[in-house]
Amino acid sequence: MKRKEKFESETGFEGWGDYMDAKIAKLEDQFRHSSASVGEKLSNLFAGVSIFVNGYTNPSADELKRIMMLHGGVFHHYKRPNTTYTIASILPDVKVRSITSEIIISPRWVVDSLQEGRLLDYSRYLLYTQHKPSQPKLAFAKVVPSTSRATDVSKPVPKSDSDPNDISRAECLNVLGMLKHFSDPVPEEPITAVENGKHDEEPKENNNVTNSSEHTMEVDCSPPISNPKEPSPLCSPDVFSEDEPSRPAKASAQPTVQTKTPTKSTSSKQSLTATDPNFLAEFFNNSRLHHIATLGASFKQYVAELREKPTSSFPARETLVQQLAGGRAVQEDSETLETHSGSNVRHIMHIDMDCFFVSVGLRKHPHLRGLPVAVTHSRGSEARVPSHPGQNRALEIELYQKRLGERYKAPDIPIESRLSAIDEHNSLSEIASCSYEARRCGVKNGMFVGAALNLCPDLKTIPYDFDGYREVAHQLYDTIAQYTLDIEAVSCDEMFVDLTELLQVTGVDVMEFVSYVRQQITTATGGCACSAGVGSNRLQARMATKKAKPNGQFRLVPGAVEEYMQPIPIADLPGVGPSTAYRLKQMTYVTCADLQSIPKNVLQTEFGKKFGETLYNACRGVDERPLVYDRGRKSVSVDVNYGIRFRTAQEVDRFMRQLTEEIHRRLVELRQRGKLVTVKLLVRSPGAPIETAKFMGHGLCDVVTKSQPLRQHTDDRTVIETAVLSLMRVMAIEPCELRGIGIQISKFQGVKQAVDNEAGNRLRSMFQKVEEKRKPTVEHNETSVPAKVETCRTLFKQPDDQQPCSSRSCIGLQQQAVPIQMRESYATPTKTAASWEVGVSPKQHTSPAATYSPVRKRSGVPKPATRGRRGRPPKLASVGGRKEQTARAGGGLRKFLMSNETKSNNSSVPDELPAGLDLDVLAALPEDIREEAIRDYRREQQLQLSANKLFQNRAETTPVKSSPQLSDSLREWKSPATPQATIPHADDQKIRVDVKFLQALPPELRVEVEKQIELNKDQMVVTCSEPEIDEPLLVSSPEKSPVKQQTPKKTEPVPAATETCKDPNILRRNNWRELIEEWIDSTEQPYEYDVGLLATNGEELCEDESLERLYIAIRCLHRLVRDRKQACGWHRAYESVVDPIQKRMLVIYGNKLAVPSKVACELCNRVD
DNA sequence: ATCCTCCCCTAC
DNA sequence: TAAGGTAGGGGAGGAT
Ligand SMILES: Nc1ccn([C@H]2C[C@H](O)[C@@H](COP(=O)(O)OP(=O)(O)OP(=O)(O)O)O2)c(=O)n1
Ligand SMILES: [Mg+2]
Ligand SMILES: [Mg+2]
Repeated sequence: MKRKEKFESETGFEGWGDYMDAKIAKLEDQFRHSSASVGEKLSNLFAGVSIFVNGYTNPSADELKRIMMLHGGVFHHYKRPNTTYTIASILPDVKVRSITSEIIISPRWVVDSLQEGRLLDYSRYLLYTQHKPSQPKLAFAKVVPSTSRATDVSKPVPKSDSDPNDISRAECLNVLGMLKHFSDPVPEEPITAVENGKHDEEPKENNNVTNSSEHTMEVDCSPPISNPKEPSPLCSPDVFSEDEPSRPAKASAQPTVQTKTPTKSTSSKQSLTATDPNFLAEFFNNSRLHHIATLGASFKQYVAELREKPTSSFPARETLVQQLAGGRAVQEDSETLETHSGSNVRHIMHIDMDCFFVSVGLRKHPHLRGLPVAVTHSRGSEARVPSHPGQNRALEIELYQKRLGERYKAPDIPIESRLSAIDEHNSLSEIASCSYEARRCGVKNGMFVGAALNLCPDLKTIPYDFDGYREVAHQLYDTIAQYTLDIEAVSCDEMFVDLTELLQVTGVDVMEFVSYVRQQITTATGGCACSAGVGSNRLQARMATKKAKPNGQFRLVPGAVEEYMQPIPIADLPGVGPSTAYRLKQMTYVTCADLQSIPKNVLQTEFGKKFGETLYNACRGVDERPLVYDRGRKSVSVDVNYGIRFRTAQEVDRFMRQLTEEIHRRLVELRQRGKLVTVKLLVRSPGAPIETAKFMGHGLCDVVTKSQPLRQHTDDRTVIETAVLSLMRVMAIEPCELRGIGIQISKFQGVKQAVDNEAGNRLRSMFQKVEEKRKPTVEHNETSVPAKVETCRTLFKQPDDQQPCSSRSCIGLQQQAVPIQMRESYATPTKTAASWEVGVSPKQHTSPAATYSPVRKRSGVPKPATRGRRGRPPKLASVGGRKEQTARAGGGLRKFLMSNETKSNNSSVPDELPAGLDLDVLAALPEDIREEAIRDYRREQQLQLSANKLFQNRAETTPVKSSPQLSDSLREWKSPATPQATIPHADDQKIRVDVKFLQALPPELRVEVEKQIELNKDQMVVTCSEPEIDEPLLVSSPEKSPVKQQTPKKTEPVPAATETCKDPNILRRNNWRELIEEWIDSTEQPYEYDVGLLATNGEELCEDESLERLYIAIRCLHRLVRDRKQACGWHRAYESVVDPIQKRMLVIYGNKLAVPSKVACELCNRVD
């Protein structure tokens, strides 16, 4: 069914895995767009058919919904008894077991039927065969209520560990998640204390929902009596629309209610790693973080849509007034007076579900109420899990600790006690949410099951219920939305609500409303408790909620705020995470009172202008930020940092395409176009175990990001894909070292970036002062260069814990025994990293593009500042950088001109040195080392992409045409890593375009070229120069190409200075040197057009009087070309470049540049 | 002063 | 075994 029909265009897009053909995607787009405008129907194809989409699918639920709507079908937001088909990619096998009547089919059925124009037999699309005996095992017991091993660690475990020094870090740094749950700087208040204090300042709580017990609404049955459902404005056209008046929702009501365990695939075995075609779908279906992120985003959108509706009346308010304000229609008491008196004091409510996942889960596991419960993938309460081979938890933890210590300059950060689960049989599955009973033992959200069981051996686990979360969240939002739409969605279980208008209009008392609405929520959700806080700004509201939990409410009265804040631990402030808390703690600041005593400018000096001010305000309960009801999106991204295990570049490539497809889908769904593509990779840290402690996790990683600006905003999948693939090529990470991959698209059309308004945002000088104090080893004085070199050398040979070093390299350094090999293990086999690191001055990192290389200069550089400060880790700025030097040298133009017999190339011409080398450092080095350093540096400068820039440039001036001339150039101009030969093809009448070439093109240009080729496909054909494939490929199906992203390169490519690709004159770009180097390295023989282009660019510099740059560039060119012995084509090219430039020089200045007019080469002469 | 890139931090 | 996503705020430091 991959015949393309009805919709013209491309050919040969083959699907891979379960993924949709690109062609079909396009088709989808059309529907999407056409439907966007009106709800008109295109056909009745799906008349009588209703579908429910379960979990992640491709096409997405949203797309399927549109298709159904446009073609006469019905989309069910929740599964109903009369739902015709359930659509899923991955099937929870619990379902298979429990549902007999349900027909579960692949989303492809919809797409294919649409294509065929008729309803296809669904039997071929069944995700499972009902009667297959082998199928889904009923094996595991449902909830595993069971037998906890109460025996072993018997301790009830009193409160959490109280290692005040614990700190934690998120992300990849957080190897075992150990420090994720850093302890509070101040002992937590016993939860029990909260219970009756809940309504402290709100004695008049006449609310129905008392805070006293969580069991209050545990009546998990009996459908909501006064279900607030169906508020008028609630039917959104889009995501949530769907009538759906009745909500079964009762676990008891649906006997078969699947425990909806999003686990395990069905038809086939599980997808363990990203190489599995079904991995992405399966991963997303099981990823709680994916679900909450996605859900959160959709509720933000939901609110925005509700607000956009013209008709926003709130009939429910009348009932509210009747029930609450019955006695006092007119409010006169002082409380409400402040509301009425037009003072600008607002009533902000923050409301958040209590242990959300648990509350939802308990609806189906009512017997566990009142017990310590956690939601996790880990089945069974047994602590022991099989230990997979190769993991080394102790090592991972040790490395992690080391890194933390380096980052925070605190060698002795203790291991978090709670993390003690070093035992390789302790489960590292994360707890998404735990009940308050469990929290009493010290268990926290995000903690590992193993660690939690240590704290709370009786902990019961229940599985995820992602459908339930969506459902309950929906009920939460709908309930609130009955009363006001002044809602800022925070996440699926949480929002801010500005009650000011509501209270004003209804005259209802704040806290009465809060209890009323909380009760409604609890009822509507079938017994899920929530807590709410009220204050005059969002911060206060949040703090009040914290106080109110669980199942309570609290109001922070304006007058008492500052005082109220004082005993609050700083770490409890929103925006203060583990890193900030740790740093403050190191400064002896723990409570808000402590913080209140610090002058604002001190905080700003230490934490940055903005964040310093935020802290200053926050500890006083001050928060100026208004609620934002609809903040537009600024970026989209897709990340997978789990299950990433590749062996070959092809596998990587393939996965990247899947990710690209996914992000493209999301981008289109947003109806946005982006201008910046960023790829983020997690790379196994040197020394970290290959097998991570967490099964299929990412372990200790280094992060590499690189972005590619596009020339214009795009939502074109091929453009994105090309950018992504080229970024991958540039980063050139060994496939087997990858542990995580992410793609982000940003710089949306019409979205302006935030701009620093005030000057003086930079506090650099202050920081530098601080930092200088902190690192006595580092010299900032040029005169100390030799000493510096010595220091570096010593550092490398004999690592010293005292030595500052960058976190990235530290591990490498510590692995003293095998430092070089370790580091070379990436992509720099021959590199003598040592000499580099020895010889290079820190300040060298001129290239902002210098992104990642474990061996890179950045690595060996003594590390400057303490990490933990936000922002990029400061580089060491050695005084008198290259920039100044060249600037100085450029003082007099005359010096570049031909005197009479100049042209001595031999003198140590500083100008020939690559930018970024510290001349003084080099000068201080022995000759051989210097050579080596320069060579290494140059090698790093070899940029895969850069040569493309030459083309990009051309595209601006010369639209691509399918002329023979062009094709010649295409053939000639090889992508860097491409082997020489072009494979001959049967169809040799046609002009051949190597796929590799296409891939190397900048995205927009590539698309242009492809279009042209497509238009002229009679004369042109795309070929692939890879040995294993020699059949012609159709132009429009680059995806089909099995071409590797690149042959493993010897040299370590330096990330392109892709950021500077605007100037059409490449010589004016910052990365001109890289461009030229790459260009020269990329091929045996330059393309004439490029030569001419360069000459023209050079002439332009003449006219601009940019003689300094021109001079350096030509010397550089000469050197590079000269080094390409035998490559006489290049030698001649040099002449072709220099000659016209010199002519122009004579015309303009009456003199020539002091550069060689040709390359001395015997071979050239002979050939001549 | 402003932009850009890469990075860090936080939240759910 | 395990499912470590996603978006936004913001800082450092280089280029212009
Ligand atoms: N590390 C985390 C934190 C949260 N969540 C999910 C599960 C939570 O139930 C939900 C909401 O997060 P909250 O911070 O609101 O935490 P809870 O609702 O679980 O508890 P609380 O009562 O403190 O709000 O997000 C998660 O998966 N992993
Ligand atoms: Mg919550
Ligand atoms: Mg929450």
